[in-house]
Amino acid sequence: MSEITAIRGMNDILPGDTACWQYLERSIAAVLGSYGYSEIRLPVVEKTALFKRSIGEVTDIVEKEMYTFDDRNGDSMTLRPEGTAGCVRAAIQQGLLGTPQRLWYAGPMFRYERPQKGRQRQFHQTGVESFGVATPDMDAELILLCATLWRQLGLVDCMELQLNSIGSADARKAYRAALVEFLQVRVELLDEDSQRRLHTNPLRILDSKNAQTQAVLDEGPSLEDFLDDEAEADFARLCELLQAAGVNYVVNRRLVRGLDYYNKTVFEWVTRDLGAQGTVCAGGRYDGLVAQLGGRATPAIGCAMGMERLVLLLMERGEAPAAPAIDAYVVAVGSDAQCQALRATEELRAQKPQLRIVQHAGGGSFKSQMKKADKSGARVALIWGEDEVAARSVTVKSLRASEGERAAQVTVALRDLETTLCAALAH
RNA sequence: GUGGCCGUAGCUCAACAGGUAGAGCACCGGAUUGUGACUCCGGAGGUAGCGGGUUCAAGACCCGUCGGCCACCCCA
Repeated sequence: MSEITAIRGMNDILPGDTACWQYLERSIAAVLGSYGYSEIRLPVVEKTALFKRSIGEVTDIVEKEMYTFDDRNGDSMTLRPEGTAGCVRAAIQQGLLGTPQRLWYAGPMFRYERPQKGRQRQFHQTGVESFGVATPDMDAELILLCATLWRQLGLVDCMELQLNSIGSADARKAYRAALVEFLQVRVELLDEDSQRRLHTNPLRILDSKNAQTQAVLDEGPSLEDFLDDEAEADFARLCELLQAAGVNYVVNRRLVRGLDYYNKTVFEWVTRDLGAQGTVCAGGRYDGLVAQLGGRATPAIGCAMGMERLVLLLMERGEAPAAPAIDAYVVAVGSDAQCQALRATEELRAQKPQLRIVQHAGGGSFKSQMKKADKSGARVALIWGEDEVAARSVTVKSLRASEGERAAQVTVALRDLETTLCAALAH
């Protein structure tokens, strides 16, 4: 019988890695909290129409990357490929948009892509969305919040902030027309993928990795020249605010977004330390989306960070915390010893809940239990044997003593267990 | 969807002009009756991803298939 394995691109996150994940999640939640953002929890499955309407029908995500299926009722459902659509849907449906909202969410997203480094089919994003504020101080806040997070995680010096404004929908439409017109007479100079994109999503040609295509674009129209006055002024103000806050950035006039709903400010935090998938966090303004999904027109801006990519970065740069060590391992040989040890350990956990205490299970000789104690990585072994049971005492043995103080071991009365253990751990 | 590399014990990997597989780590047991790590001794564990083909003989060669990694693409 063949082994049942996980679905391709949907990975297990193993015990050795969860400490890093928890550290990352805690850090993010703390920073977001300090900026006054509230968590919102959203379904993993939404109606397919939500994503078609928000992300855009002709995007790669909607065309070939969504996990879409009919439920038992025959309605089309989709595992969320990103979080903004669901968050906007909830904000509208639950009537949250009467006042400005600062929200965040976290969880798995699903896209049917070919897995590679920093890219899987089930991946995790933490998203931040702000509703109801149209001015660029909000854009600055969002970016600043990210910068603070990178600083706390020790990742500032490997992150670069790329910034652009893609203007209003009208400006973009005009630019798009100009770009297509320019490129159409130079089709044969473009790489194959860009030729295809000329008909599907011409703006994406801007971030082609092909050198010759980039050379052709150098001669073409610039998005900057098509920006409406408001977008231009907002962008200038955003730059000003970022400078005032001491955030470094690079203006990249060819930075665009893969999803249709963005306008004005777009940004990406990228790193060179992750191989091809260097975008760690990306976002932008989407002032039209709420109305597009049936809500009252509400300006909004948001971004999402790729958790797997951040975890990879933390690990590669040695910023990932080690898994917490076991403090004490309880060795108990014999039936009576086990009873006494169990009781004392429970009491100890109640007194010192922050300690990580493993009670040996599975029987075995004294020697084998000691081996397990050592392998567990515990700093101290708490030993109950016949002698201890008879004397109502316990042996506290330090397992990580340095050469000079090895064999450090004391047998004390049960009532002194807590203080003796704490003293041993303080070493 | 396209391309490159890869698929041998739980893990990391060997070997050999094609002749029925090996190391290190991990695991289990022992080296004085209640003391781990270091050392020594012993043990268990693989129908070589799967399916075909070539051959007297294939883990090694060929084809297919599945899976992994990386890149393209896409994107967080």
